[in-house]
Amino acid sequence: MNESVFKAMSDGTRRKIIELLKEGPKTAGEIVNHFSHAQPTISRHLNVLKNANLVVDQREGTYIIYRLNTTILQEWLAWLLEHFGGDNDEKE
Amino acid sequence: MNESVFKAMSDGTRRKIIELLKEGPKTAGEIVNHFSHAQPTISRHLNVLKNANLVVDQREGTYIIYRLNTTILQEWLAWLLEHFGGDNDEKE
DNA sequence: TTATTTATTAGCCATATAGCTATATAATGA
DNA sequence: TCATTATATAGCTATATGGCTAATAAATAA
Repeated sequence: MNESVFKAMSDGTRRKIIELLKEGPKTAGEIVNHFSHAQPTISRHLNVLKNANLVVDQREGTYIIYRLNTTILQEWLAWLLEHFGGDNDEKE
Repeated sequence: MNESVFKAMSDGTRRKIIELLKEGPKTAGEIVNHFSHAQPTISRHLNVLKNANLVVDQREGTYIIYRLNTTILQEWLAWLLEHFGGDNDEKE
């Protein structure tokens, strides 16, 4: 599993963005409106998520639409469960 | 879910330590031996994990034994599944 | 072409992180 | 008490992060 996914998911604002995008695709502006941060700040968070391949973007006229890459998110969760979940076979 | 857990889990060395401790408790020295980092470097990673309450330590003579706090780890995984797992109800 | 809207990029700052070496502490044994 | 072993802490450096404002780009409409 790519390190960039862990880094991307370690920030609260970005996790919130992921949760928003779980509802469905949104424009950059719509995402910005959910936060009290400056617009470029959110833009950069979106870029971090894009570099981790957790979201994809697509221009639609003047808008840029972001949508979740559910595949990566689910693969990440599966990786976590495989490595940290399950039996917890403690000795002593 | 505490932000410190996400930060703690976002580092590869610390995830490796967690995986080691899944096998069972280990002394700080045993943990150090699994890495090519300097001893104080690992000591500090252990401290980050301790602050996130992902591990607990216990002195045993000259040794300090670290063990996984499985509760926090499992709660973290449950939180992730609750927020990011499941249906992925995409619209359009 | 010019203005407007949407969004990114550049550039700055303050703080956090992860590595290191050197030093300190804690327990034990001679 | 002194030496040894195990581990933590202090203090440093370089890089990364996350916030901001100002400037740039891209699309559209007048």
